[in-house]
Amino acid sequence: MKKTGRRNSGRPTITDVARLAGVAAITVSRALRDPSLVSVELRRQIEAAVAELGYEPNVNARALASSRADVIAVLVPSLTNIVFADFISGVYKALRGNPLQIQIGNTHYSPREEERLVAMFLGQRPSGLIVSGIDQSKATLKRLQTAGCPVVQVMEYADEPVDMLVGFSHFEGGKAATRHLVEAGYRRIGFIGARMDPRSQRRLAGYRLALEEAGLFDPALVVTTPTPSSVPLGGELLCQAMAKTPALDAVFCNNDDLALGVLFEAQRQAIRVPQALGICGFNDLDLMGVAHPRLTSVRTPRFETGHRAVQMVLRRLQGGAEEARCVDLGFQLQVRDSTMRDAP
Amino acid sequence: MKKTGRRNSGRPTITDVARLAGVAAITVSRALRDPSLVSVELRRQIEAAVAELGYEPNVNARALASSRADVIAVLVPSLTNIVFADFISGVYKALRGNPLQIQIGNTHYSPREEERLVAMFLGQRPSGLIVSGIDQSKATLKRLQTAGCPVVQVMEYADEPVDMLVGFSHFEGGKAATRHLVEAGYRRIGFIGARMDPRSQRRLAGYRLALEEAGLFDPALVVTTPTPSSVPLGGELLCQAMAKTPALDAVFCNNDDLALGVLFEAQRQAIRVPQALGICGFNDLDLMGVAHPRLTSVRTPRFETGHRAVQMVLRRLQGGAEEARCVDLGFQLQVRDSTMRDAP
DNA sequence: CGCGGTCATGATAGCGCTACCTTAGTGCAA
DNA sequence: TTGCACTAAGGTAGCGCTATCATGACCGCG
Repeated sequence: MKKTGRRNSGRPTITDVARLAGVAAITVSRALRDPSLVSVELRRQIEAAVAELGYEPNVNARALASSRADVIAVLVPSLTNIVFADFISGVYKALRGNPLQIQIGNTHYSPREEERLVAMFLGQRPSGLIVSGIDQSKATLKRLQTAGCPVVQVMEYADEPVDMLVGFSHFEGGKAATRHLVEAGYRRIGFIGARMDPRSQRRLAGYRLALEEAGLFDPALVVTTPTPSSVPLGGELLCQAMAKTPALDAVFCNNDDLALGVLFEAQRQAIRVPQALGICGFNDLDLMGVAHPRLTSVRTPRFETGHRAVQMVLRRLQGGAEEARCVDLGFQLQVRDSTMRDAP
Repeated sequence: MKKTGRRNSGRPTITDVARLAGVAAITVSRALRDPSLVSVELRRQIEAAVAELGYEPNVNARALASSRADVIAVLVPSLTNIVFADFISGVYKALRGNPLQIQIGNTHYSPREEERLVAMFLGQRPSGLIVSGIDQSKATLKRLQTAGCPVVQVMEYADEPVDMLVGFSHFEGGKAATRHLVEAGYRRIGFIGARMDPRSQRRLAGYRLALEEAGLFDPALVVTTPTPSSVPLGGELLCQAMAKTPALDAVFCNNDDLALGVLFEAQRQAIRVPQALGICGFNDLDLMGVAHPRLTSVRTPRFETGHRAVQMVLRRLQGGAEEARCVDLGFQLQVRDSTMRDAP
């Protein structure tokens, strides 16, 4: 008996449910969002009507009317990079059982794309926003500051986040890995890096500092490329590094893909690992612990970061006690065969 | 001078732009969605007003009014599985420069979760829906049939899709890999599989048929687990398989992670690959071509599948000529060192 | 010079939901 | 009994945008 609305979508609306249950639309709305606001009797009638009609709320109408979408927007620079996939797993885990949805945006490592996505996502008035890194453009930062929702920067550590932050220090990670190589007795320690996004740059800076402290730094030891990282690329970069520095006796790889490629290439050239070449990766994917030889790496809290970031958003939404705005989850150097030069 | 709307969000609306540009709201709407409908002069005024106010359209209001969201929903069972990450890369690539957004849903390999997500996404009236696989629940299939938007099932091949389909045959892939192992001279060929989702099951079926044809099938050769796949797991499953069948002389691995784990474990046990143990993976990640020894695998069109699926949706939306509803992108057996038993 | 046809623009009325305010009913102290 | 606080439910008016129809200007043509 509705107004034959020429435009209506054919799908049952909250009004249809209300009519069937013999209540007002607003009561249905309340029953769906917070059942405690509605008497048990009506609640049951409404639930029955919802089931009978197969009613599904229109999220767009809901978001428009309440100017609040039940969505947490998550911006990552890449989805093929397992680091961010693991991070997103943590996000999903923390959100399980929660009616909030996840909206993933892929910036492809482009600040401009990031700016566009932040503008677009904030236009949807999400319940929370999680962005990767701390190197947003000025325009993006301005938008984040006036986001009107909790904002978490992740996968880095810094003292002055836009709002909240959870991650670890890539600089310290790079430094720790490199110091370990120095202590293991290596002297011509190369750096192999791909893509060289801001996080890679900070790992490189940590590497550099550690080598300078030991009086071992030499620019010729650093081989980088803007190309995205991959296992084959690790082998290629090792060849380049050895061409530049034949005496190379160890490499700190920007990530585990490269480290694995380095290992394969070393095996191909019959270079003995760890005796003639030490290899250290970054992230500590689970394959590092079972490679042959087992590969040293820096374990990073990817999953935990996603999990914690969501928890921080949720706590803020629930108006709970303010916890620390900056959380450093740290990292852990996993020393394995590939850098145990003096092992039996 | 607006009605002091106590509820308005504070953000500029299309009405604000219209007032500043001295036109009606509907004209702004037209200028934004299809500039050719508006005279050059007004268009310029409107663009100026948009820029001055920093106007950003409200996607919820737009979706509500037009009952059509500018979104393509993509459902995958996992994001950490590189196969689906590559697939999504293809989706992004095909959508570059297009105003359509991507909405990713993660089913975690659960038909129930898939059902929930399909219902939710369709409630947003997306412009298209891409779902992984062909093993949806009855309820999900019903919803897909009445989706009201183009639907593409991906990563499998079948004759009767809900709407459109693009992928390849996992059964044929498994068969081809196994036949190759037989032809290479292996006789006790094991199957190692993790997770055992429907696609894995079909690869296993292909393996079984190939071995039966050769008179070599033996249930004791098959080792599977519901556990998610990983590199370490590959090594563990190899150990299990060798315990069950000491004479094992080759393994077809359900995917490349397992194959890599098998290789590492073989190296650890000093089992010579490919002479004493042949290894064949599935998917052909780029590391397979550089491992030492190089690993044989079945190359699958992951990126291409994502790309093509989006193209199919777009073509349908543009009302273009109907192309094939089922597209088989095939696969390619990449024979490498790890199965070249009789190589010099 | 008036007629139908095209084109650019505008006015109006929703899309489906919820914020906000009002109304009716209940219990209880004065 | 009156008055007041409190709860459950409903009425109304938007949220910001677009579908649809209406309007008026302009055009060519018999």
